Order: sequence, then C-alpha cells, then structure tokens
Amino acid sequence: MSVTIKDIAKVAGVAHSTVSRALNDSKSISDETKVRIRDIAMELGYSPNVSARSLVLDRSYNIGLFFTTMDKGTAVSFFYDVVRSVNKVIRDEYNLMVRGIDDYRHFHLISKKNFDGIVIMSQSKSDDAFITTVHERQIPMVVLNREVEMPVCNILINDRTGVFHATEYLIQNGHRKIGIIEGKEDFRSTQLRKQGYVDAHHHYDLPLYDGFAVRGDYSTESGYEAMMGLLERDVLPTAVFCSNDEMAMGAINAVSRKGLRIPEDISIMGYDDSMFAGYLTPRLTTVKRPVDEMGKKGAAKLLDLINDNRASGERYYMNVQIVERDSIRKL
Amino acid sequence: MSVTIKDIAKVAGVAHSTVSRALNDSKSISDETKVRIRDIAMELGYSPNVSARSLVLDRSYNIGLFFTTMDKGTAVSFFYDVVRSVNKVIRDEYNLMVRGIDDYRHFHLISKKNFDGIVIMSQSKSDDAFITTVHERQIPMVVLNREVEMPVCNILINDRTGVFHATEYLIQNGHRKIGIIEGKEDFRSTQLRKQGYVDAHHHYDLPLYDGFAVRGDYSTESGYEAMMGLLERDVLPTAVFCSNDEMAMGAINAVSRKGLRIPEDISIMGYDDSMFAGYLTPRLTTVKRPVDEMGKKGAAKLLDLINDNRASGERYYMNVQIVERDSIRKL
DNA sequence: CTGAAAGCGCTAACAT
DNA sequence: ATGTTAGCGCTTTCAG
Repeated sequence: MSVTIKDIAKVAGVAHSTVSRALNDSKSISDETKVRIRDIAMELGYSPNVSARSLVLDRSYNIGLFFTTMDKGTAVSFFYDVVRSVNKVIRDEYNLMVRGIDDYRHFHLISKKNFDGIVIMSQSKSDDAFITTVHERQIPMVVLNREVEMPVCNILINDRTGVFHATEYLIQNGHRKIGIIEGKEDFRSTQLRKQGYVDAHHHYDLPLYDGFAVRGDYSTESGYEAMMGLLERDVLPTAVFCSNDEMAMGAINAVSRKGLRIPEDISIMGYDDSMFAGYLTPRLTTVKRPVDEMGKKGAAKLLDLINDNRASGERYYMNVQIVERDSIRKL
Repeated sequence: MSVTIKDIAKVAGVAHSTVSRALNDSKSISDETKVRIRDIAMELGYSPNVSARSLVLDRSYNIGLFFTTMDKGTAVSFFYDVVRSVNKVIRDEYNLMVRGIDDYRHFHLISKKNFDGIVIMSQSKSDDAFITTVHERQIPMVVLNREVEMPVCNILINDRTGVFHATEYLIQNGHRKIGIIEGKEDFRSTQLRKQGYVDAHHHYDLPLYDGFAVRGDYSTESGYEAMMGLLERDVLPTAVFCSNDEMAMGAINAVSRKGLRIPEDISIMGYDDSMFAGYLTPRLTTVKRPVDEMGKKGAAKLLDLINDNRASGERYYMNVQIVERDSIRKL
C-alpha cells in the first residue's frame, strides 16, 4: 500500500492532522516540526492522494480542454498550439484533460466537481449543446475561437477583419479578380472568412465574380481539388485567397501540376501562418493568427474565473497580422 | 450544492446504497427500482463525483500521456497523432491528461493513486528519470517510440531498419554519394537513424564520405541551414536523406534557394510521411512511420496492463514503409 | 502550537 | 431486494 499522512503521523509521533498542516505549510505549525515531517514524508516517498484532497476541498484540480472533435477537421498545428499554450499557463496547479466533445455520448460527467474549469476550442455550432451544459452547470468556462451567444468569456480571433485585410492586401497589389477557397461547410470560421472577403470587395467597390468562390474543407487535399476546379474556368482569377494554409499548400500543388507558376501566373494567399508556410515553394504569403496568444489569454482568463467566480460575457479579440513572403505578385 | 446519491435516496425513499447499486447496475436491485432511481437521478441532474468514487475504488480513471517536452522538439503532426490515437482507444472509461515531463519540477504527484496508467511518448534519454520513477511506483506504463532498458512495455518504430531501407532505396536508385541531415543531438532517434544510414552503407560496401553527415535538430529551419552547409561543399551528394520531413522541407527550400532543382540536380528523401509531404514541390518521397498505430497499440497494451497487472518487458516493433513520390531521381 | 473528531461522496461488506 | 455501517485519505473546525 502507498503511504498516507497517517503513516507519516505514526512515524513522527504526531496526529495526522498535524501532518496535513505541516505539508500544507500552515502557519500554526512550528518550523521545527514542519521540517521534521517533510523529511519523513520525503523518506517514505509520500505522494498525496489527489482524489481524497479533491473530495474534501471540493475541487478537482482538473481543467478540461475540449476540441470540437479530435478526428478530422482540426488543423494539426492549431491543435498543438492550443494544447501547448494552455498547458503552459496552468502548468503547476492543474491537470489538463484533453478531449473531443464528440467523444462524449452524454454529458453527465461534466460537472463542477469534476472540472474546476473548462476551455473549449470551438470550431462548430454543434458545440453549442455542450457549451450550454457547461454554462448551466456553472463551471468556469472560456470559449476560444468561435463566437457564441451565451454570456460566456469568449476569446476570438478577428477572422472577418483578418480576411478583410488579407483581401485588401491583394487588392492593393493590383488584383481585381480574386478567388477564394472556403473552409469546411458548417464551421463558423468558414462563414466569417468568406464575409471578410466579401466585405473587402464591397469596400473597394469590386464585383464578385461568379464561381470564384469554391468550397474546401480545410484539408490539404480539398485545397488541391478546389484549386483544380478553379483552374478549369475560362476566366482565371489573378489571385486566390485560401481560408487556411493547408489548403493553400494543396492549391500551390495544383497550380504547379497544371504547369503554371506562382506568383507569375497566379498569386496565392494563405491564412494561419502555419509552421510550414515559410518553407513551401514559393514561400507562402499568409496571415498570422495568434493561436498561441489566444490559448494563453484563454487559460489566464479561466484561472481568473476560477479564483473569482463572476459570470462574465466578456469578449476579447486578438488581431491578425499579414506575413509577406513570395507567393503574391504585384500587378 | 450539487446533487449527490443521498439526495436521490431521499427523494426515492430508499437508502443511498441502493441508489449507488442502482446507478451501477448491480444485479441485486430490481429492475423496477433501477428505472425509478435513474429517472430521479436524471431529473435532478445528478452527476457522479469522480473524486469520491476514485477514493473508495482506489483508482483515478486518469491516464497520463507524457511527452518529453511540450515545447520545441516535438514534431507537430507527431503530437497530434499520438494524442488522437491514444484518446480514441481509451475513450470512454478514462480521462487523458496530457503533459510535458519537463513541466514537473518534482514527481511527487506521480503515483498509482493519481494515475491508473501512463503512456510516455519518449524522445530523449532525459526521460529516464521519469520512467524510472513511474516504474518504481509500479504504475502501469507503456513507453512509446524510444527503447528503454528497464523491463517495461515498449512500443517502437523500427527506425534503424527503417532508415536502412530508405538508404537502400537510394542506393538501388543508383545513388552512391548520399548525405544525411541528422536530428537533435541527444535524441535516441537521431542516433538510430544515423545507424541505419551507416548500416546500409556497410551492407552495400559503400564508403561514407566525410562531411556528408550534417547536424540538424528536427526543425524546418535546421534542415534549411544544414542543407545550405551541405551545398557549400566541393563534392556534392547526389541524394540527401533527411531524418524527418520537416527538415526535408527546409532542405528543399535551401536547394531551390541555391538555384538547383529537385530531383534533377539533387534527390531528397524524407522520413515520417507527415501530412504535408505529398504537397511539397516536388512531392516528397519519404518513409511512413505508423505513429497512429503506435499510439493505438500502446494504449491498448496499457489497458491490458491495468486490468491484469503483470509487469512485462515486452517490445513491439512497428514497421515503416517507403512512400514513393517525386523527389528522388533514378540515376 | 497540536490533537481529536467530523465529514466530503461514494462503494461494499454485512445484515436482514 | 434493500438498509446499515464502516471507511477510502484528506482538511478543518473546535478544544486544549
């Protein structure tokens, strides 16, 4: 059996409550006994039982990090960045439990007892049922990435504005016929990015060419297919905005498969500034989304909520930034 | 306060132990009361307190998934694949806690009480202290990816053999002057891959050219730098094996920056078959490591160990596979 | 400054 | 088939 505070108490010849206090650095314990008890604990290889402590303190020390799904649809580097940045912030005090929302068939384990707080990296409206549940059960929560209507803390990347600027950048480089490869159908981000593209066209009084908007699903493959479709058209766009870098990678591949050159024949703009964007040929001009910052901000905000539990419907917007490389031609 | 089995018991007019049994589907409870109690539980929005259950059952329902580090050094898609595949296997019964080993300053929270089992995705010998601790505390454990000397369950990808075959493939394509860009210095995988490269040279009685082995650190940037270094030499290799795809991506970039073409002037071979490998220009010929399978196998094995706790020093080797694309020229 | 005792929510003998 | 009771390991009043 593993060693408990009672074992330590026996060896030290004190009550187990004294051990508890000593280990928790209570000020009503003499330094002398503290040291003594800690030494014994160390010697015996004591490890606190988190379950027991959780039970009495009424907190689990768990923070849940939920993705819409852990299967397809989550960009790889996106996933990594979020886990990493959240983990970094909560480092010591909490454990990070990573899950896909769609791993749950029912939500009965989602309770305040089992989660001190929850971060949701939301990519789809289908998450709303889950978010509602968490909200109703009054678990401190931060929703990243997707705007929700409930009064919850929401950390967002300003995608609509981001794509507006991306499109504007293309326009300022002289492009007038601009295509767009869109993301996965029911993702909110897909719509927002499309909107930014449309906004920019309106703002600069540019017509939206029919058929210049083609659907992808955020995967590299879909970018390839979508671009192939675009290249079949009679009138080609001079530039194509891809709703993420992975699709841009596929698009680049399609272009060179067709024997065309980037950016001489056609310009390609990505979105995300994924790790590989600077190493494609040509190096991809893209838009950096501060995923890392979003994760950090979200985690920090969650800790605030846990420590001072006021419901809050605050929204934070993180701004994107254009990263100029070699895939766009100035006309 | 949240509802407990006692609350349910009160409403149902039974003892709380009856509620516990009903909820756990004990066979000594009549179907009638089971249904009744479950209905009440549902109505009251009951959610079991995992900590309390863990305390009495002496298991945490937590499975830890530890990476060497969550910072640099872990390939992104690698990370994603492992988390995803392990998560898929343990889906219902357990929670997955993801951490970097270097997040811990001391290991006192690593105990059998707090983890039912641990999967370690090990990339460095520096993990050994941690692995030893887990082993000593008799926590069911599976170590992925890196061979360890302790008698623990070890799931490995046969890197040495894998790179042997990769090099062999280059040799069979007529290459005689083959460079290698190596990985991060103290990673075991770095040494094994190098060994496979050396083995193949020995096996085919080929000389090892001095200076054809250059160090990288598995990052794209390092691949770029390493390749640049290689291209400075008087005698150029006709093919370069890169110890992972990310470095291959950097290498490709370096080659074209120098105005050389792949595979006409120089052939590049990757290792991993990362998601983006098929979308580089040219499409990268590489070696597929079954990371997904490794994660699944590891998780399944861990569940076995948890349910039937026999220490075991079994080793499983997963085989790699060459994925032929366009970055290698037949001489 | 320390000890005694209660109780967190749950499961599992042991009764009946 | 159900109730009674003890106890998992810990923290925290309340006494002294």
